[in-house]
Amino acid sequence: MHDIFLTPYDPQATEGAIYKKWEESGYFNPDNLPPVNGSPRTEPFSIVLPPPNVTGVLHIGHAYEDSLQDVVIRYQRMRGKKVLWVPGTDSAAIATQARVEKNIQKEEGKNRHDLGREELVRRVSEFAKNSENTILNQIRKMGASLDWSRYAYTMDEKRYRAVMEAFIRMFNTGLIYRGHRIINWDSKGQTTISDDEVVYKEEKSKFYYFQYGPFVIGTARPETKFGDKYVVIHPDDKRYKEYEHGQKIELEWINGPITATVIKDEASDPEIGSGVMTITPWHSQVDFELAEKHNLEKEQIIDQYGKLLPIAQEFAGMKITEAREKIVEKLHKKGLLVKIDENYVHNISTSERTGVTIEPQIMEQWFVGVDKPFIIPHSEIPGIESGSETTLKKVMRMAVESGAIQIPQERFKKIYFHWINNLNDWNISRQIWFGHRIPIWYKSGEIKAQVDSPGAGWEQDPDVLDTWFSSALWTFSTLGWPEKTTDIETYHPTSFMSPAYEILPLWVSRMILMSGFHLGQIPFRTVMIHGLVRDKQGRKFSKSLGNGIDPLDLIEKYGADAVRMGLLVGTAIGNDISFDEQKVKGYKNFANKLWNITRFTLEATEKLDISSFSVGKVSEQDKKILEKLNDTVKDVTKDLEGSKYHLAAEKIYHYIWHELADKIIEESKPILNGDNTQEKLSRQHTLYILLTVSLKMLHPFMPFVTEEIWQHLPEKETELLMVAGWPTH
RNA sequence: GCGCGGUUAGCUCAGUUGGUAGAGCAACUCAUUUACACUGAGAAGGUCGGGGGUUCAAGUCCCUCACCGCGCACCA
Repeated sequence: MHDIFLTPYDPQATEGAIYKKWEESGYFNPDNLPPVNGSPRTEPFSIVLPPPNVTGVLHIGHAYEDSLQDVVIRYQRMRGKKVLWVPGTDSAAIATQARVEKNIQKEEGKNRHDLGREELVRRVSEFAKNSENTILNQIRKMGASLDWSRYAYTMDEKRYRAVMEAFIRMFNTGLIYRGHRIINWDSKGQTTISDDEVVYKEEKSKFYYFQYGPFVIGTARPETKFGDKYVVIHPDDKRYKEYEHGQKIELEWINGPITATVIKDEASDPEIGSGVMTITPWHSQVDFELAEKHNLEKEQIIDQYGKLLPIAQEFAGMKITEAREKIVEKLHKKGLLVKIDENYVHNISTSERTGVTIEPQIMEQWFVGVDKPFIIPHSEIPGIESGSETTLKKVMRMAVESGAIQIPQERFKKIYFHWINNLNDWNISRQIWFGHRIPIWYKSGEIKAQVDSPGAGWEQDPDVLDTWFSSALWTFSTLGWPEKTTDIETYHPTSFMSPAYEILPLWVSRMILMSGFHLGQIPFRTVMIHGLVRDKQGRKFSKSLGNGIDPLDLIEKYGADAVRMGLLVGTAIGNDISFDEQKVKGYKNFANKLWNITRFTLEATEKLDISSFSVGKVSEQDKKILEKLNDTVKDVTKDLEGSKYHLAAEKIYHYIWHELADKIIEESKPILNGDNTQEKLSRQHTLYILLTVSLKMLHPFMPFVTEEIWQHLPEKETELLMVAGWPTH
């Protein structure tokens, strides 16, 4: 027995070296995996890592997600599959650019226009490149068995090609179009954001009632009312039946007399306020749709910096927040203020990234049309025939409805369908500089879609693509698309994806959209949606709350194996996880327990020729012990096949500690010290089997300590435990 | 307003098709140099949120109410 077992297990001294050993073996790359029982691995199994932000650091949510995937990956590898787990990072365009801009502002007092587009992009790219290694090394620390030779970055050359190709194909099919539509404007980030990046916050504010000709109208936003010249009334509202649709009414308004037009539409709810509303099509989604329907004029009131335009006359140039009270005051003086409700509670939309209030604006932007019919040339998705007419929405729906994509948790399927039913066209253009620039060129009214400039005089569209556009291609762009690679053939659709539920609309559904359109395939077969890691009070971990737990500190203190177990045991997938450091500590002790089980076993079998033992010599009680082991293996395997990782982990833990250590080893002491040589021999061999099988079962969950022990075993089937065969039963 | 989850031991959570309630941590009693003190043995602790129903049998299925959390919509 090696002396190493005489002192307690030390994760710090072990984990780095073990990871290096794994990496050097080349087995993270499926092309190098050894055959199983003489025959090459044929059945592929693949996952692409949800790419973390390139400038980010590992947080407890990643730690959980990475552990979960690594368990699946290691299990499948031991089952003899051709296993690929592709690593990568995301440029997270808006977030990254915002961060660099802030730094530059702080250190050099310059803004992005001072630097110019080219220089800013260079600086942001440099920043991203420099911080890339941080997150990658942190992922290594978790023990994640990723094939680093296939590392991808959403902004690298290959992914750039994929993004360009995807855009141009969709443009040529007519699914990507440019149009004046109402969008969500982030005045701080100076860019649009998609509907899914809008966060609603409840706010109490004042609600004003104004006299508007013969009507009383209510609003929380008086500053948008300059251009309101339509009054909308429900057609069945008896109070206003003398007014005709289209009727003109002269009335006194903020800056003097105006002519208002009566519009009759069901959109006006007679129950709310006075039952009459005016509309501001330029700055409200609902009003915009109403204006489109009745073909009404639209006027911009607020500019892109959140200031009032000349239409506001004396208020022009003012910030909307300061203009509000002044406008109310003016209306009050004119005797048009009816009353103010101080306790109006409503939801305001804010930007997920910058936190500022979103101002709806009409702008010319690029969109992906989700309801637009197109002919799909090739489709493997059940219910959608190759060459048939379909829509992206239908592709997204059928991929899940048909069962081609499995979402084991029913409730998330419901959320998915609900989201699809409410889906509008996807705004994909962003007014920032860092990202994939839209491959569209203009020259005096002409427009061309191609990567390189068509020649002199052509101007490229200044916008870049939504970062989720490139993320949506992730399952196949990482495998080499648009080239026809063997990786795509072998590993796509991927086998498994385990995202957090909050990312279902943002990412999961869009991968289904893109994979469906470009490949006619689903992007993955199983989506196991997981919950969020929360602290003991049920709060999300965040910097601002100061409750953040750095997984690296935990690894330092307890070892990566313990962190993995602490996150996985007792946490049903899909529910939020309440994280408890005590738990992690318990699994550190467990690693040491296993360490000492090994010590005991190796001491007891030191002079034994393990390979020479035959099955016939096993004692009756040892047969029972082995039977129980087999039952456990069977049970654990069933749980793993059924994605019940938390149950599998707990059962292995329980077996090793409370069966193997507490019962079997205790009972073995008199046998090993006794003089029945046959019984002793049988027990020695049994103990060795129990140890090796336990190591195998535990390996996907606690890869480091199990591999380290494996390295010191005198007799083993493979050099590395990570490629040993999963125990049979 | 529509919808989704949760409510099980002091705490954090499991509980796969209905079949005598489980784990970890904490607390309690005992053991004390043992493969391991990063330890062992033992005991204690729950009318499974309330109420109703189906069933021989319900934590589990159905209805209903309450509280907590979340999503979507509305937001004049």
